[in-house]
Amino acid sequence: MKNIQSVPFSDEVDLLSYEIFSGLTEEELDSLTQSMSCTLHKRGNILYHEGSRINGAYVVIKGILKIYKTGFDGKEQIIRFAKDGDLIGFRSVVSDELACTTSKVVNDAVLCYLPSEVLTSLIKVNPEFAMSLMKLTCRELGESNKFLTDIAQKTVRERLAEVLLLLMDTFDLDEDSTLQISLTREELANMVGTATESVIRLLSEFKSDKLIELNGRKIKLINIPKLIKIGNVYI
Amino acid sequence: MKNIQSVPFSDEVDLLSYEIFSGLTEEELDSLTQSMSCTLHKRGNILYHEGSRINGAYVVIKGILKIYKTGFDGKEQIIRFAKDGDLIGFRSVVSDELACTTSKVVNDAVLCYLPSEVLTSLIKVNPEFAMSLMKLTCRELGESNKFLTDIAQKTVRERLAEVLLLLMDTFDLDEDSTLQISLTREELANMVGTATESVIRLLSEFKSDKLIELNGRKIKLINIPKLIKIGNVYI
DNA sequence: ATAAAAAAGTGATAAATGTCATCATTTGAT
DNA sequence: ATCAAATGATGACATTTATCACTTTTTTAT
Repeated sequence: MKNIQSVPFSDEVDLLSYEIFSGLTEEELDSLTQSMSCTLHKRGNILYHEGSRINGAYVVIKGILKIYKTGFDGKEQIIRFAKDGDLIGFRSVVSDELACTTSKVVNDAVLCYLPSEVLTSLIKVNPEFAMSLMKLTCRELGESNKFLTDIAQKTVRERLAEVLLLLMDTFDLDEDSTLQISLTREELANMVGTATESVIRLLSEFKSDKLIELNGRKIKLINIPKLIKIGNVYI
Repeated sequence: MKNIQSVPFSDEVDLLSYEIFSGLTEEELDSLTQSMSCTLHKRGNILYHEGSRINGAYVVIKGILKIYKTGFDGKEQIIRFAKDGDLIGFRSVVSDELACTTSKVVNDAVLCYLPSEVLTSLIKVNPEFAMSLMKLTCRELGESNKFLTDIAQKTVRERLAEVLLLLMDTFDLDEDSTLQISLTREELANMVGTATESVIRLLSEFKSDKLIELNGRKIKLINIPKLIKIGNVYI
């Protein structure tokens, strides 16, 4: 199965348009562009597995990936999704540890690979770049702690409402108020941290309560204020 | 109530002995030492509240602090403990966000305050220092994601066993195999993410199963391999 | 040293959530 | 276009965990 392809004209990818690289000088950007290689990855492709050593990070140019951990009994816990502009695998590169998550393509994706040495040397010569990566990681840490608290304290119902709103923030709604990402019920369950059946039942409940409409994997949010209330989501 | 005191001879605190500062030059260390102020904080003292703006970070010289978030219903979720050599509040300083946790003194502590400007300017001039802080944050992120998965997937029983082992790793056991930190049942519950009563019942159960011995807040671990098995803790 | 407050412990019960079995429906590969 | 595999849906039931009400014990402040 050919599920990885080199992207033609990969040097046409303009890193400057991504916020994370805005601190780099023109020469630094050039050298980074030279050393990176961009590839197209099909749905289902795994970039790296939890526990494996990775020698570089990826920038997402296009598509969606899910980043998850696998529990001791084999169940996935989705940590986050990555979309265009996001950096993947960066944590392991910096901490010099094995990957602590698995990254899997959910929507066909174009990814540019950035070798560790190049990244770390940029961090060492460009403090502004270092600072912006540090900010990124610190924000992510804040979110992770927030979600940790929610999983520990909120009910499944609250968490499901919250996850729907989170998906709205990350992937936006289309003109029809429908979430621009389609996940299986199992994937939703693996975000919420619950059983698939529980998600199915709660989605039906939200539907009969006129909070959402369901059409296969498409979810339309029709009463967002109520979802916010149910999820106890505060800004 | 006088629960904060300036520490005499605060310039005798030798930052060099802390790993995080090992990347600094002698001059940088000197200037950092000049600008810092060390104080003694009594049990119960709060360094900063979730949501407040902080203008610097603290290094823990001595003592123990708990770092926690407060859920929407007022229940605490302990994110981590900080002990000597740890940095507190650093995440908010770097990400330039309001504090996302509250820090409270659990065991009387000596803390040195490092103003934001000094820290950020050091990050900008010393890439090695920047890199070591980034490593720190990335490791913390890895741990947070790990714990997130555990809370989402493990039972309360498994998590309690895991937390006891975590406390062992962080604070060590004394000659008598007793945990060198004493927490209330409620605090344990706020780590595990459960109700206080559940922790009380499970501790009694662990005790009758001869895994631990209890003496007030002192917990002695007498069958660690079994605790590892119960907690499904793999290295 | 003593009283008040906080924490620990216990039982009864309710509520939330997971599990299992089964069948319908959709998806994806050939 | 067809068929196997994956996903979705639903009911019955078991299990886990939270909640409440109360008593005992320990800690803390004066």
